Amino acid sequence: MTTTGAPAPEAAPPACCTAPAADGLDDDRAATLARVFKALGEPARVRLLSLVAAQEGHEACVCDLTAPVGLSQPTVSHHLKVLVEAGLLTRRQRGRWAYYALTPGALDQVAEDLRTL
Amino acid sequence: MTTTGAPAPEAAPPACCTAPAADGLDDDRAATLARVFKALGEPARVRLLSLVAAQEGHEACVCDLTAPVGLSQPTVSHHLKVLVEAGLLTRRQRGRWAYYALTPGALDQVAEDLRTL
DNA sequence: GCAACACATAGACGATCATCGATCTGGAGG
DNA sequence: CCTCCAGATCGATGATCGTCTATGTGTTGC
Repeated sequence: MTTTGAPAPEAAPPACCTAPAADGLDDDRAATLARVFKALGEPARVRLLSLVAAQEGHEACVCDLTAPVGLSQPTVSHHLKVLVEAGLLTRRQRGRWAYYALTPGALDQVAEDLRTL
Repeated sequence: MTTTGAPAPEAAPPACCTAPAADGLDDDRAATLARVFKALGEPARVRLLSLVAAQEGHEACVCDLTAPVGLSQPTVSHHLKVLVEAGLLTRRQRGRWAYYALTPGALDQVAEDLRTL
């Protein structure tokens, strides 16, 4: 129970009824999860992930991703990079073409982390 | 397959190998999900949720939430509001004390949405 | 009714983010 | 080797966000 203003030297004000808090996640774990959710916190990136997920083998060529999200090519490239950095997609170059695939288990892991917060 | 530069009046360049894209999520759905993910995209809010989740009955008094995240009281209040607006927490006033609880099923629903992107 | 407490809101400020056009880099075809 | 294509990066710009202090609002105890 925290108090504000000048601290009372006498008895503390009445406490609320809640039992003492358990710890919850530590800072590192919270930061890790938040980083992934931040990557997902933008509609364009959610759409990109769902487009990749909808493809056969959960893999798509970049050229199939740009038009559906209606953004410029550099913007799509930027968003795809954010998703790779968050560990949600992997990137593979085949000749001229770049392919992005769901990182196996990544979304399931995040889902599990959420359910066991 | 999109081309850049001057459009070729002749045959289109060779296509990539990917099958035609399935639709993925529509814009509205992606925006809705992104809104919830954005609420989770900040370590302080993830910690707050986990602190609430760790409490008996998945409910906590605000006064038990401020100290562990190490932010000022108004900042914590702001973050709690964001989580309520995202539908992840509910708020109940009891006299002077405000209690926040996990919205039943909310985290499971988000987890399910993630797994079925 | 007043003072104290718990918490919400307002507004400012610095940091971060999404978007674009311009440009660069690497691969492929001729 | 040159040209074209696919996609990445850079830098600028406007928008959004996290944080704070100051302050407001509602509740409670005296």
